[in-house]
Amino acid sequence: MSSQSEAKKRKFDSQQQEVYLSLWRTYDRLKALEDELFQSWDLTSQQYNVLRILQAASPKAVPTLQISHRLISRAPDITRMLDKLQERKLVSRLRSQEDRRTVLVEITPEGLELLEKLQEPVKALHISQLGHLTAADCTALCRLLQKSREPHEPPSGHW
Amino acid sequence: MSSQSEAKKRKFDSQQQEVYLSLWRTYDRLKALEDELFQSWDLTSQQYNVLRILQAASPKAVPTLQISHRLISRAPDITRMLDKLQERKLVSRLRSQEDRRTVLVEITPEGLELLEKLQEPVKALHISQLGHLTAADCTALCRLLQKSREPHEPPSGHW
DNA sequence: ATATATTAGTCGTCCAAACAACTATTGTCC
DNA sequence: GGACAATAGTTGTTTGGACGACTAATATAT
Repeated sequence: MSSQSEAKKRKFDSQQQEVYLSLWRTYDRLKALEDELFQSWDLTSQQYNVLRILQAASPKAVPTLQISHRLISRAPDITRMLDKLQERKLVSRLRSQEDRRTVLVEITPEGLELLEKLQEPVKALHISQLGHLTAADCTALCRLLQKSREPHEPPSGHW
Repeated sequence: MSSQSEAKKRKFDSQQQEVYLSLWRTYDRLKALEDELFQSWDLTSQQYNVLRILQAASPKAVPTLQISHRLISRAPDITRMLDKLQERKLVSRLRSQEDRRTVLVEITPEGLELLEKLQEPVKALHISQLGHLTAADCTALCRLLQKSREPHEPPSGHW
């Protein structure tokens, strides 16, 4: 117990906990704004991210599992997520010739079109979320967040 | 690829987006650690938070909806959550006399005991999550996070 | 060459969150 | 006092995520 000797009538057990709860709260508030936007387009934020990954790779196709590795948060059920995107014709799948185990995923023209339509609203979203921060704030915040998660990143992280 | 060279400016659409994705990623990594601990005690982090709220109020009981308002993130399905905690005898419920609509929730001795057993592991968790940050880092980070979410807080926020 | 391990992805099942409809009780206002 | 609205909480339903079992294809070892 290395807690400081004086009990400062703290509302948090530790400074670390305060940071974590603040992080949680902040993430939750900003995510709510994001969810609201994407919901009006019948997308989840993860689906949007998948489309963005495929857009970045386009016109190349991407193996299914590589998509989940590149997602911001841990791998959800990528198969069923792609099923839904495929139903809506936003992505297409085909088996690889070289390795017939892998399924290659590609964004369709419809998918690209949707992303294009989303471009402005998403930009506006980012402004409404965090547009009140200064450039210096953003830099400092990114640096501190990076430092916070750094020991917990998987070894071969792409971040 | 060569994207890395020009990625300096183009990896993210905007500085705001970079902050948000960094926030998401960091939250996700730290949450994974928390989930791991609580899972080994058959709790979710929201359940833990509910118990903490009731502990803080103890020996007073708290109306159901007040609990959900005080949670870090938006109100989940508080009724069914309390059902589960009640099944495990960690909380007890009773109808208020004054207003028979409200249900008062109270933490049980068993609940308090569980929290006590969790105290040390949770403290260790916080250290492992963010123990590598300096006190100045924590202060700066909290300030920036607070500033980030401030415009999005509900008017009568308790934070 | 065959057995075994590994990798890629899918499917089944369970549980929690989201959302809306509903009941019961209390407050308001004429 | 009776109609109506607001509040407190519960229940039904649908959906998405978590987790493990499973199939198919490829790599590896003997």
